[in-house]
Amino acid sequence: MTNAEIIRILNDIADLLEIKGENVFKIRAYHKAAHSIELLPQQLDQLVREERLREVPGIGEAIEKKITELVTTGHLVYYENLLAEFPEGVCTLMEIPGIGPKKAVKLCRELNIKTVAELEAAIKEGKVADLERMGEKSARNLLRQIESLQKKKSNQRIALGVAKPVAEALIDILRTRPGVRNLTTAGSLRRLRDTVGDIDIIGTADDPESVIRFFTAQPTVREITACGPTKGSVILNSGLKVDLRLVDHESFGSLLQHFTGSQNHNVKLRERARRLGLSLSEYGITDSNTGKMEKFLTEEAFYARQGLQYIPPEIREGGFEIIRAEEGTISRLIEPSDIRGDLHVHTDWSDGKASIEEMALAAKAAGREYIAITDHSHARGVARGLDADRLRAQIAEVKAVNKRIEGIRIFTGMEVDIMADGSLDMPDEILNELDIVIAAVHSSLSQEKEKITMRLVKAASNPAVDIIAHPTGRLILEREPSEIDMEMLLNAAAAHNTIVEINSMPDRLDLNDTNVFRARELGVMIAINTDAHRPDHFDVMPYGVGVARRGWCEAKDILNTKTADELLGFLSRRVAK
DNA sequence: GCCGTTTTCGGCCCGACTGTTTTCAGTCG
Repeated sequence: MTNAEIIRILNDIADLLEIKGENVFKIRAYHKAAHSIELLPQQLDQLVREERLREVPGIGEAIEKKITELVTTGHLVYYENLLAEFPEGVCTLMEIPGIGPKKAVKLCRELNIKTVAELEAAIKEGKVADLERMGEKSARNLLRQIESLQKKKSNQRIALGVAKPVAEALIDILRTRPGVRNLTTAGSLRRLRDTVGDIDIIGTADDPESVIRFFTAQPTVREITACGPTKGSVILNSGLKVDLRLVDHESFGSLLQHFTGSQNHNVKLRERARRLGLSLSEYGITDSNTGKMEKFLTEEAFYARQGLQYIPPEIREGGFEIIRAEEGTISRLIEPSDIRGDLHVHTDWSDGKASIEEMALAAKAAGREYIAITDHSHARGVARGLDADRLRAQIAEVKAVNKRIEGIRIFTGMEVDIMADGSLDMPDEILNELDIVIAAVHSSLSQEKEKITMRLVKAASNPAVDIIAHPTGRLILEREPSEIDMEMLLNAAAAHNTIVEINSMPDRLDLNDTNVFRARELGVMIAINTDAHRPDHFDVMPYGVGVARRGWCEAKDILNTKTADELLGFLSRRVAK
């Protein structure tokens, strides 16, 4: 049983308990436990075997027993009994925005509705509007939600790389209003999660209400879902959901903190503050004894008032960041400006769109001190992959370009295919002529777990290979990651001093944050590469750096923060060992 | 159901907006 399945069951249990009208704190305990597991780099079955479940925050005696039962028997009697208590469709109804546990159970009990289709019919017959504390407007809203749910999964997340430019364009428009300041993104967008549920924009204004009205009146707005004096929520024509929240200028620090989240980070922060006699909100910090509120212009001051070190947004996920901030032991995380080189670059020798020289000059303009040219190997037929002869010709060309241009150093390299049996698509002796060798899987991505894991482990154990690129092969929201035993791959990488890649392309971001965290724990060196196929692709580097920051990486954990000479020294020592 | 440098019992984050109500429940983040 996977972590994801157990997370789903724990959240289901929470929903069912909520429908049942159980103690809200019991419900939250299940959600909390599920969230803790989301942050967990290890598999639960391993923790069960080692009897270490109780070390996970939020897992106590009862939930430990339930997880153990799930892992060892594959099912959970408590959960099955709970499910049997309610008509099947209740949980489905709760997936409709605007329907929580109370309405779901009301619809079920009073109108015998079990499916979305039955709900739709009941609304059209006017039965729903007649229910207590419901009305025409509520019923119409539900119908709209159902329609948009059927058109497209409206609760679907969107890729960070899609959301970011949209948010920035909106901010530019809002900035033209008089009396508006401090506009910025917040939420998961600011925390640089690989996908975001919606776009959060916050700021301060002399007259927030007029700016909110201006925002909701934009021509790109399809639908207004909420509009009050400090907050507006809309759905754009493109289907993206956007929230705008504005307060007065003096409260900006606490507002930014509040809306950056995460939800779980804020809950933990507020629980701690409460123990100190403080109450936190987006408006400031209130002393519980005096009732006096203090406002904060910056997040730094907001955290400092609670005796905490500043916590970078990327690690505010409600894990142990608050404890570490208490101790003052959060190190300086890597920043985009620490990156010196890029070790994964394609050219028109394979499926890239520009020449070696054009790519090198673009990299230089982007501030890189060196790049490695790593075109595909022969097996990537569609990508015009290089055979041994063309690779040798390319090596000569790289050397020629190196002489011709100044201010950037070009390394020879290749992104060699890992074949279905784990062998490489190029003899080792030819690969050994290169400065840097990346190995990657591009075919048979859906092999079963053991097979694809062994394939990658074999490649990572090959002394000819320096870097394993985009290890899981996922394409965000398009292709699921391969079923790799990441723990095993990372252990192999650690044993052979092989480097793992964070691929910065916003549709890959592979490794992801939790895997990066685990790699760093195991002492595996990490490279952040763009996988550039065009000159403008060098701009995606900050996305990869964001993933590294979410994995708590410092500059020293990242290979390409080294100078070119340090890099070569590191690689030669790596092979010698 | 979890948890503790106030506590092993008695707490558990905080506020906005909507739609239905004449003071608030429900939902959301």
